[in-house]
Amino acid sequence: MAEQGVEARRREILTAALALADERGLDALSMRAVAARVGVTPMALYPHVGNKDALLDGLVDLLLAELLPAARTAGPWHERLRAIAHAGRALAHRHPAAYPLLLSRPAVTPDAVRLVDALYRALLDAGVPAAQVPRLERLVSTYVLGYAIGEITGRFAPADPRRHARATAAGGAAPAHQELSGVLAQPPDWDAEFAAGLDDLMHVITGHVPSAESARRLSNH
Amino acid sequence: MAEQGVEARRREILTAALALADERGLDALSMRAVAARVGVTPMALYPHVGNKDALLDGLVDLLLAELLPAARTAGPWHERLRAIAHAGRALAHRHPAAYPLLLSRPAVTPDAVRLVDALYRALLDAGVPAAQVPRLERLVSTYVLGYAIGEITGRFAPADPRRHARATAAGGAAPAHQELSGVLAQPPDWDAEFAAGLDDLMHVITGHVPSAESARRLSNH
DNA sequence: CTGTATAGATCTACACTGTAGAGCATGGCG
DNA sequence: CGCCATGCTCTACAGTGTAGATCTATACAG
Repeated sequence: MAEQGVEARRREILTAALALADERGLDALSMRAVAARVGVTPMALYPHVGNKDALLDGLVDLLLAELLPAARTAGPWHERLRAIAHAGRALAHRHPAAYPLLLSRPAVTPDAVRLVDALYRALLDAGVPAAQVPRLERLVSTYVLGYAIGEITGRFAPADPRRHARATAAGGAAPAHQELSGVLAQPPDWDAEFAAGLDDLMHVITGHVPSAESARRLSNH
Repeated sequence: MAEQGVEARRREILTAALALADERGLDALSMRAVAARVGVTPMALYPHVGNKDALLDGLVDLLLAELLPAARTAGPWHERLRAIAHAGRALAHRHPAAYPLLLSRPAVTPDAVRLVDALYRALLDAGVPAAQVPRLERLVSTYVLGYAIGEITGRFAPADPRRHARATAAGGAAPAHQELSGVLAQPPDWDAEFAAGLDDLMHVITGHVPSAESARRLSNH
């Protein structure tokens, strides 16, 4: 059908845009630059992607599509949940420029629904009462997105390496920093920290399971 | 001193910019618009704020400054931590357009350090081992920022009210949504959800306190 | 083969952006 | 009085998103 051709061109444009964002950053993502990469005039993009805002929404979709395989993994609920979470963070490292769009642009596409559905399923399988499932899904996805964005934007590790030095040098103004100077001196292991936070959230989840069995099931396994 | 005059003008400009963002959104925050609001030519802003990027960093500072009072509250550690968290979310509702800048622009200003220091202090007072304090601070601040941004950008509540209807209509594609149709039908209470997530994180925190006493202390109180 | 409809790309143009560079006015200080 | 720094203005330029009109090549009807 003709629809397929149209959709294929749209995808070409979107993947070109994503590649451009990966290489030169979001600021360099102009309609002209995308068009040049596709080998076409800027105005030629419009029938396919609508306008720039819609193009950014399209990028969100493309990113979500990369997460779908992780959403389809089999295994016990906690493995599935962990797989999705780690895939979410890995995606941020692969596309650091475009990733923050996930937090700023709400997505209601089929792929987005499928992803949330996989998380709902995992929580349901864990034994979480239905009333708590949407809330805990939001808690987990907020953690994954927020943590990954914190990493890639440098919120967790300000550029200046002397930052904690300056903070403790501030003296009385930052007493807790001074008290923690020992642990603040060594650079964090972001992989381990992400996993630890995820573990914490897993315990939150099992804590909301009525039967105490499942909590034991997780810690034994 | 003369420095004060310069700083005062800078603050005038930044508060004008923040007001403009509040009223017309981040997209409308152009140097020309800010200048017009201050009653001056665009180029007159540059000696004071550097350039647009620095102006946005200045907005981040202004936002953080609004959180400082909450960081100075007295009381037991969990009240202090809750005060900061709720202030962080309230800030998002007051400045929805500018708020996401907090997540995308790392801040190392004195005010930012003071805020983190207050969180460190609360965690230390809770009895959390020093090695876990920075990580748990990042967990909590990520939650607050991520949740608040999720709210204001509409990530949690996509505009289309028929969204869950469409999701369940998708049938086999979203089985978990279908299973949850009951709870998905009623609109969430965001205030309660934020508090519940915060409670969950408090339990995570007390769970990392070596002595089991403090866990009991929290739940009794 | 001719004529025509259609989808896609193009060209031009406009209002707007951030900001470099030069010039102008006003105040205090010697 | 001259000097000079400070704060502002004016002009200009390259780059942005995109509306509107135009061109072109392909596909199909007669």
